[in-house]
Amino acid sequence: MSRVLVVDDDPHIRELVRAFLRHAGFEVDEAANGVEALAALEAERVDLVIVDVMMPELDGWELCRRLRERYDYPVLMLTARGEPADRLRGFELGSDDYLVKPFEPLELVARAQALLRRYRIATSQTVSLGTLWMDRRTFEVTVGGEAVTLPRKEFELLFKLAGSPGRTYARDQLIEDIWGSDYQGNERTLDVHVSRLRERFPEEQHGFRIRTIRGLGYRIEPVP
Amino acid sequence: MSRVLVVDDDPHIRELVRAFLRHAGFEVDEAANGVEALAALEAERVDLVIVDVMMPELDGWELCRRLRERYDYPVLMLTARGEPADRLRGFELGSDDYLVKPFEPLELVARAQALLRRYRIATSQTVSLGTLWMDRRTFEVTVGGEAVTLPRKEFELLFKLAGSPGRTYARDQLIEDIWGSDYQGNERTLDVHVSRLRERFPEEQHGFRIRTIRGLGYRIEPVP
DNA sequence: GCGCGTGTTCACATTGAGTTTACGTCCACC
DNA sequence: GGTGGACGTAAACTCAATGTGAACACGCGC
Repeated sequence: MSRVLVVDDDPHIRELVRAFLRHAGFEVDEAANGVEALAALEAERVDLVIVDVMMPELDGWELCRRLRERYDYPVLMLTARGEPADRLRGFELGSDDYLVKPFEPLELVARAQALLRRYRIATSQTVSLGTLWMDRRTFEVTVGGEAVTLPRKEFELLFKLAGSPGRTYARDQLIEDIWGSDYQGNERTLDVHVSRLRERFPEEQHGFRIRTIRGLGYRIEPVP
Repeated sequence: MSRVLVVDDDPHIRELVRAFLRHAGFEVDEAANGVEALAALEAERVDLVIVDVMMPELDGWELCRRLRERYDYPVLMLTARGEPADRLRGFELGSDDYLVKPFEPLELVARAQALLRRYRIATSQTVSLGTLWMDRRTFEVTVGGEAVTLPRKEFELLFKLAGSPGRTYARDQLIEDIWGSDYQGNERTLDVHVSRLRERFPEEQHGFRIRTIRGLGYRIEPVP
């Protein structure tokens, strides 16, 4: 899932943009000005930034410039001013695209997708825990720097658990998520996969372990 | 130096665009229609394609679609029609940007530069892995210093895999990227090409191997 | 036409991920 | 310390996914 930060001082525009982006499957963060935006970027991973030019505090140009100093996110500028000189300024400051208000929301979505496609972060999803690192998009897994290959079910199970260390997942929940809600098979199957994961990743070596919560399910925990 | 192919049936527009791009330091190729464009792309390395939508022979939409089947160049569409529906169509077909005539030449230059900046970050035209080296622009391949020639499909497949060693590509993904999203053929075809690549490059000799990830697809890995 | 290179399809063999089975172990509760 | 349900796991099983040799299809240069 791609995460977009929308920076605009007008709440109505933010709402409009948010609605369309969400509908298109993006996760959306918001900021009302440049200062908030920088704070949000400190706190959260983001794949794309959409910036309004006219803002109080710290305007879009300046924000764009500062973003470039520090990050490598693609930036889409959004503004009421459509003069060629303004457009050029945006590009010079390092923005990747430029859209003039009033804009067609679907065009904004399309441009956002095009940027992300180029940028190749469109669907990257990773988790890490202890020495474990997993990427759901590429099915890459490394433990302690070593690449390993996991069978699909084991991958899905471990990815699920490792995504929320400390959280207990009910057996039913895991089965539903990994095998689908219409699973008719044996109860023991889940145990077998857990067992194989434990065998594959002895807890002493990798900084995590899968714990059984009797009567409930499983959780993954870091182990010091 | 970046090379841009400008595809437009209007010589005046081509001249205008060429002048500005050259001034900005690009090398410029020209084509008057889609057919010429495809021929030019066969013959020459190109970094960016600027396409007019309205052209005789083979129009911009169709050209864009065909480009996407085969290459991974960024594409900037150029047209007199500015309706949102048209813009969206361009993006769906895989274009990366869209500019409406009449346009400000300097904005075209700026957008071209922005696309190339992203493109450079995101992609590379050559890959190497173990003793393998491949150049997508010229279709050159060498293993252990020896030049070899690969059939097109095998080249595309190997290039794709070798571009991200360790990453598992889903069968669907590979088929879509290499055969196009409307592939109707046999499932086994992909396997056959993988099989032929394995036969051609025995893993003991070349420092890489193609691994099957059952239920998912394939990945290429270095082998020590 | 003929040979050659490439891509596709087919038929059959092989494999290994996922599941089930069977039985052992653990833990809570009485 | 006995009992029953919940869980662990080695081993057997199963079948869809894959590997591959061979045949076929197509275009191209001679």
